[in-house]
Amino acid sequence: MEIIIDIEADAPLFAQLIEQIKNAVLSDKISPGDPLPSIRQLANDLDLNNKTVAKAYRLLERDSVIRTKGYRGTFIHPDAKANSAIDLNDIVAEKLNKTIENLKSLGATDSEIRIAFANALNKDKN
Amino acid sequence: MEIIIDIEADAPLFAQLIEQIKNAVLSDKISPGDPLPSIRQLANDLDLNNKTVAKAYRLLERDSVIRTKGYRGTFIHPDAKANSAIDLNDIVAEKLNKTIENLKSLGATDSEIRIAFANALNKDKN
DNA sequence: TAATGTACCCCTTTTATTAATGGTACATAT
DNA sequence: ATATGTACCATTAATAAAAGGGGTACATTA
Repeated sequence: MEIIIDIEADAPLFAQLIEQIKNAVLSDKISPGDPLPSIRQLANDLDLNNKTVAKAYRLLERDSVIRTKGYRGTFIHPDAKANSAIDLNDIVAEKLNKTIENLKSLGATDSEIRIAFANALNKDKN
Repeated sequence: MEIIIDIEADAPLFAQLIEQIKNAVLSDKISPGDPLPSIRQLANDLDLNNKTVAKAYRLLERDSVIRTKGYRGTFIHPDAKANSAIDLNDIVAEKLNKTIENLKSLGATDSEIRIAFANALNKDKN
């Protein structure tokens, strides 16, 4: 599996990493059960910060594309192929589009929607 | 009708203005058909910028609390009392809360939700 | 001529968030 | 000892938006 990170690309580094690992799963370059490099190892190979790789791994784990087993390392999830085809961000975008369209039809301005959104997202953060 | 603007308050100036005019309507200090000061006049009295007052009037007009009649001035809307009790922002907040709760239950992070939201709101702005 | 609401233009300050980085530390188990 | 994922503390630069201000101009009509 080759991973190429383009520092000049528009997409954030962690997002490039996620995309490439998902693509590797989808094209059978890596299969369920295969081990992945450790966070520190991959960060070193790609000349990235540990945190950047850790963030990608954390999101891949959330989406059940990989499984982390503590000190034993990180492995491809049994359902990785199916889960790699699902992009949670697409679902989020679709639901937000519908809600926003609805609010605009009520006459709400962009500014009002933005402010209400910020409040809603931060409401349980005191 | 007395309007008191507190420059030190948390709420934006235009929002204070909107709130006080709505309250004046709800407490019958002003009634449907009554004339309001012109934008320039009120801005001068309260020592606010024309734009700040114009913004408040624009939103009050959208919510049918006032009616502007061009060069003839601005008046309280016939349905002002009922419409002053409705706060579009409450409706917006409620709908956004539900959508966000839904997205969080799917595992989406705050950051992902914010980014998708920004894209959704700006999508027809090219 | 004067006043009305309205619509543009550009500008400043403040605030918030993202993305990425750096450092330190922890329990775990080989 | 060493390596694993992870969790904190923090900072930086880039980007975006809100709020407000300043100016200029328009059609309308008393």
